[in-house]
Amino acid sequence: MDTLTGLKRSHACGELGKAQVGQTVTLCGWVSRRRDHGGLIFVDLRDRSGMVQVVFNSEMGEEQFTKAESLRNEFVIAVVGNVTARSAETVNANMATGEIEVEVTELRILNKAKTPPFYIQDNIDVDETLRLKYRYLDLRRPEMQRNLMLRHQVAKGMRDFLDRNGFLEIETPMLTKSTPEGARDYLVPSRVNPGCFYALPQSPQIFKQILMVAGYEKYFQIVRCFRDEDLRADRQPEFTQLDIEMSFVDDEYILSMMEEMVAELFKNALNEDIKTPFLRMTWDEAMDKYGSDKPDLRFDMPHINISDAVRGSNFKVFETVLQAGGVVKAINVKGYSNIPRRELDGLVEFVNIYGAKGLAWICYTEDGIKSPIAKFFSEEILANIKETTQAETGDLLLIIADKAPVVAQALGALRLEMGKRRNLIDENKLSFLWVVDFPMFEYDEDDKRWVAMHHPFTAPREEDIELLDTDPGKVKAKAYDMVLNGTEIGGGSLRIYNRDLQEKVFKTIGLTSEEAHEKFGFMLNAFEYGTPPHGGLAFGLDRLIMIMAKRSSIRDVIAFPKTQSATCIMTQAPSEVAPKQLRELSIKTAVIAKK
RNA sequence: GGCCCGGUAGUUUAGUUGGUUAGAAUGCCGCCCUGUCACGGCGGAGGUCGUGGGUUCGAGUCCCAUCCGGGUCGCCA
Repeated sequence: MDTLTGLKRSHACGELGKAQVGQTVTLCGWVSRRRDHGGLIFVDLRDRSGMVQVVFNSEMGEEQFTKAESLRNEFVIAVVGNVTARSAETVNANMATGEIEVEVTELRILNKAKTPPFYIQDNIDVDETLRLKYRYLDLRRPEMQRNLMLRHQVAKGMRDFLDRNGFLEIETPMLTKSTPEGARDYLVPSRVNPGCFYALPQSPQIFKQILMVAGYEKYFQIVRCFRDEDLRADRQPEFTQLDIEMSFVDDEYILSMMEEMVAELFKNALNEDIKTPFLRMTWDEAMDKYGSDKPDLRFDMPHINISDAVRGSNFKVFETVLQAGGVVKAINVKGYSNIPRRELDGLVEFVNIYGAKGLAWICYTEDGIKSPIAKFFSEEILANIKETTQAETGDLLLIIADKAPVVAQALGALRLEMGKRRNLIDENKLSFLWVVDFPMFEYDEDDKRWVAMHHPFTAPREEDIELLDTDPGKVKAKAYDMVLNGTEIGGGSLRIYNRDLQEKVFKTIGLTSEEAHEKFGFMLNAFEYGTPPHGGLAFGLDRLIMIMAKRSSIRDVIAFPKTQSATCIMTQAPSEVAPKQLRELSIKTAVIAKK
């Protein structure tokens, strides 16, 4: 094995080009591929900047060439050589550095490598478990390196933008207080306080508001947050958030500044021109037209309320729903009246998952209407449906009748599904949207109480404050979500900065005065010492990068993610700990993990 | 917690009604090769079919349980 002693890396592999022809260079990297032609060996040498072909010729001397023959994939080497232009017929147009190659005069093998379990290249087709077990190899792949470099670039862009606009990056505690509302906390036992636990933060929400009380005016932090809930493709137990809070601003100021920041990030990282201001939609409209508080507007296919059109028919299902105060809504899948019957059956099962009990359909074919429910409708009702939905020959109507929230959820999911199946989603489109005027509360049927939809520090609209006592469901909040391509990438609100109003909201969500003081007393106290009007928001960095990198899982933009069961395959975390550790933490009853 | 999909050489996989020695590609190893770039040619090694149990003369295949991974509903203020 050789050492690097006496050698100094002069260039990165990917930066070589015609400009360096004639120069002697020293390169370091990994053997990506070797092509041994007997007296001539080609090696694709890779570092994080890219790849370049280096050539070993038997004329270089027996000792050196024998060494070159021993090279295998992923060996770590250093080479000294001359950059030469390739002849026209040997140029590789598929390679960024394909116009040149490096004729090696000296090879040093810095380290050998076992044969990796999968190729270190893009577009591999291997089980993700294997990728996670050998994450250091997976992360060596160019596409993963691009993702993490993009992530760095975006995070730096955020810092640059916010710094330029007068924001201060301030850290908040990782070991903090468990709070009742919201997601499950990750708990950390306190050794010096037996029986007591810290919680890892779900977000720095309260601390950033306290920083506003403390007079820092503009704060941000790129910060890890923790939620002990089940995982998804876009949900990890620990995730990164760009957390922002500012004082003496209204919501218009916040929204336009954030648009400016996001547009700058996309311009700098992807050279995408984002049009501002973003489209805005109230929560009511989003739910009514798309059945979602984060509608994907890359395609339309809105929900159409046909309740009035079908009222008074002989179809019992619709009539029962309408009499119970429900709604009948449809989506028009243009040009798909020839949908196979089997697919329709599948769609019924699909909407069942989202709580809809059934799915009706009308096909407008060349031979007239085909629908199992048409027989229940008069000519007039059929005409009403057609007019309301603007259905034309060739169209397919998919109809769900139920309570409004069920219709929204099921038909909203169905809209997305049909958008995908009918290929209506332009993957290159970037569809930004603000959803505004969220309801302040939603009713929790299980707990029989109102819960904050955003969080309980969100300010209600002034005109709705009196409804807090009488009709909490009608109170709208000064809250806003930024939506990109159907994914919520950020959300925030103006906050309550008045102690009495804050207590009132706590009361509405069923916190007694005592509980509120036990949990948030420090905050209520702080609010009495001169709290500025303030507000802010938080961006999900992982999700944002996922979309920018055109990936479908945030695991691809996180260096060391966890599996769906919240474990790390590489380190085997979480793991059992020694009884001594538990004793020190005063944890007496340890659950014996099943083998 | 529910539903759905998957687990067969290092890797990606085929495997029919349950029937001879589980097949392929790629990778790996050896030999040959001076213009390849998914180099090529010849040869070779490589399999607890996720795990445990059951049915059967016989199980990769059927049944039960279980583990692991993924998607999703619930959950995620």
